[in-house]
Amino acid sequence: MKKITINSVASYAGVSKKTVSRVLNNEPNVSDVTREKVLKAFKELDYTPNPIARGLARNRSFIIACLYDNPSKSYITRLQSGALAACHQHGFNLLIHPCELRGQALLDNIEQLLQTSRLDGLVLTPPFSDHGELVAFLRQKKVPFARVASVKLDDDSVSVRSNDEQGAFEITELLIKLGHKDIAFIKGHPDHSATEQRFNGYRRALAQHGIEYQERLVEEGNFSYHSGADSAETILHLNPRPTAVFASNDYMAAAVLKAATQMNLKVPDDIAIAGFDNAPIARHIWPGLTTIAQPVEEMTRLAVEHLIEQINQGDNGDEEQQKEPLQITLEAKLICRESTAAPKS
Amino acid sequence: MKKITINSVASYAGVSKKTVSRVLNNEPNVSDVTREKVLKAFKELDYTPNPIARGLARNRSFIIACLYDNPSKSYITRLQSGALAACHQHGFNLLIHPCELRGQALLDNIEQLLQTSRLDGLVLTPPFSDHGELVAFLRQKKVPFARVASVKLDDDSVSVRSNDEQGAFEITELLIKLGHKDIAFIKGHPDHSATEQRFNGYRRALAQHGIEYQERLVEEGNFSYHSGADSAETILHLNPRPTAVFASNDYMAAAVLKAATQMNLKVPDDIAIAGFDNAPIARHIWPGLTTIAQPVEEMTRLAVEHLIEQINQGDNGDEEQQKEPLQITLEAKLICRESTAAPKS
DNA sequence: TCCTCATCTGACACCGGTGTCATAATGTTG
DNA sequence: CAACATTATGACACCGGTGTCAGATGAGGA
Repeated sequence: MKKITINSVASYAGVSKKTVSRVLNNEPNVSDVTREKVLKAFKELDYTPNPIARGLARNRSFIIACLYDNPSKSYITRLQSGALAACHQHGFNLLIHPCELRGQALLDNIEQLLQTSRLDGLVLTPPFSDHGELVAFLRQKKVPFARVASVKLDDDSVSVRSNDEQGAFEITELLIKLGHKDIAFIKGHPDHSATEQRFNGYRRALAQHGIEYQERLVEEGNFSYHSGADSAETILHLNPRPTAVFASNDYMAAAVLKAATQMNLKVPDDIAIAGFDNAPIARHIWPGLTTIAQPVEEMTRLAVEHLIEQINQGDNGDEEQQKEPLQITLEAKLICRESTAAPKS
Repeated sequence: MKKITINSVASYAGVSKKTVSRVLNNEPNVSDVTREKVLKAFKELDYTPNPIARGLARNRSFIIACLYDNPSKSYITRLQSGALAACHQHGFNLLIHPCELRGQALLDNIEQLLQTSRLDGLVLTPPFSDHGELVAFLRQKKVPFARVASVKLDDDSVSVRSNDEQGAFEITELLIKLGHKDIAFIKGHPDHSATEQRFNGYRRALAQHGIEYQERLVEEGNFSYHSGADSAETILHLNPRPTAVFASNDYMAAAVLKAATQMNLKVPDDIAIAGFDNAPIARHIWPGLTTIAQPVEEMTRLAVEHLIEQINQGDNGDEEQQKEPLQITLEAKLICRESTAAPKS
């Protein structure tokens, strides 16, 4: 079995390899008969262009990387699956780049990644989506990038998010409408912009329903199960104990649930619990967690889609055909399960 | 900022680009002074070779792909993280390729992957590790590959596994020693070779302790939470009800736990539950699951390590310097949590 | 001293595509 | 029908490295 190159195709079709290249890239100025001949040759020889050679000639790698640092495995795989979908559709490959670094070390690490992989672009996911230095660095290096779940909108890069503030508002409002007044809140990791968003939604719901905000009911977490367990320890021993807990993600909520169960508190009767993200664990535990579902795959897919568009257009020397700042916001959806109910009293 | 190519380095160091190339690749026949000059140029110009050009010239992509189809997100991320570690260390990039296809469609899909990505090699993870047709296909195409958690050892490819049979044996034995005699078992997905292994371990433990195997206590699952819930439904309504359930993975075990709790059965007093894999959920639920921990990252890391070795040596025309079939088995470890105890009786 | 052999080095083709430009073929206009 | 614009095509250099091979250099032996 011989290797089929553009030269084989060219001689088989009786044209020059440049003409074959034209057909490959849908360039204009190819007559219909010639195009047909070439396409026929493609079919009959079962030709696939070599992406490496292509990449060399056009200084492209057809690779984009997805940068993340998230404790939730399910979130990561959902990100990946959305990104992959968009990549495959456009003939790109996806590189995954988990990264725990911060500060200068992060920039160095990314610089090295760019150097060695010759990426065409980068997808930033939380907490990197709103990492000011990183964004500035990439812009300066003129590396195309798109951001997932970012909040700040200070530039011309693409950003796809879901409405965390609104989601948090709705779930808090649900608790309020069930009759809860003392609703504890566990914050997420301070590096993630979602943390502030969710907190804002919580406070807006309280305010809107005339419930006073109580600082004593708010704990600092970091999205990890462990931090949820620590916060639960504090919250569940408050006196008076709140009748509901809203944790900024499902892992922390699950930790609260476990702690409550260990203390022989009945959920939701003794204490209602709500989470955020609709992670698998939310329905794997008993009682199932009331939570907010975000379209993570879709967010990432859209982000990558726009990233690729940006890459491809930057390719035509059309020099900075400035697109207006693009921010897309998708809907988050409230999912009610068994962990929430009216307070007992 | 100019682009630094091998030509820049060559003229800066006052040598030919071929000599620079020699230094890059640690080829022999470069005098020490020359080598020093070139290395100095590398430093001062901050040169990084272009992997794409390299790939074109050597017909290599420095990319390997990880093939998987697994319902457990945490398993997937662990696989990835082990694979990434090995890749980075050797200057390779990792492509992830989730794939749900089977039969001819699978082979077509892989063929296309090979065509379009020009991979250097493939890591097969369950359930593909023991997929006979796929393995044969890859061997025929002479695509280097390594297998993770495979059982069959019928060829010369590398395979890294952990001892599932032994793990299942130990956990079953634990239940037996606690006093359980009626121990239900939930099988995994039939495509995964681990399924049979774990079942074998279960039976061996029963046999070794003189407990009769009861077919009525065995349910077919497929590793998904949902299948665990279905099996639990059946098992928990058996009469007489078994005093323990050993599920082939933690998701199914979690489903049993949830079902038992909903039925107001106390775990572990009314029914003991054991899982397998030590997935995060095993410690996120209450009571925590007794389970078996496998070194998934390490397994994948080793597999990729050997794969890269194989790729690099196939590169020197040393033509099939046959290495003996290599199978590495790592230890699985029993982890006791609260979900197992002696039967109440 | 001359020849041989091993070591070092560079010229040049090549990997498989794409960009530039010149030229041939065709169409349009006055 | 001449003069020019437009479309179609191929020759050739180029992307940034590596492989081949021939030539230069220096050490060791006759």
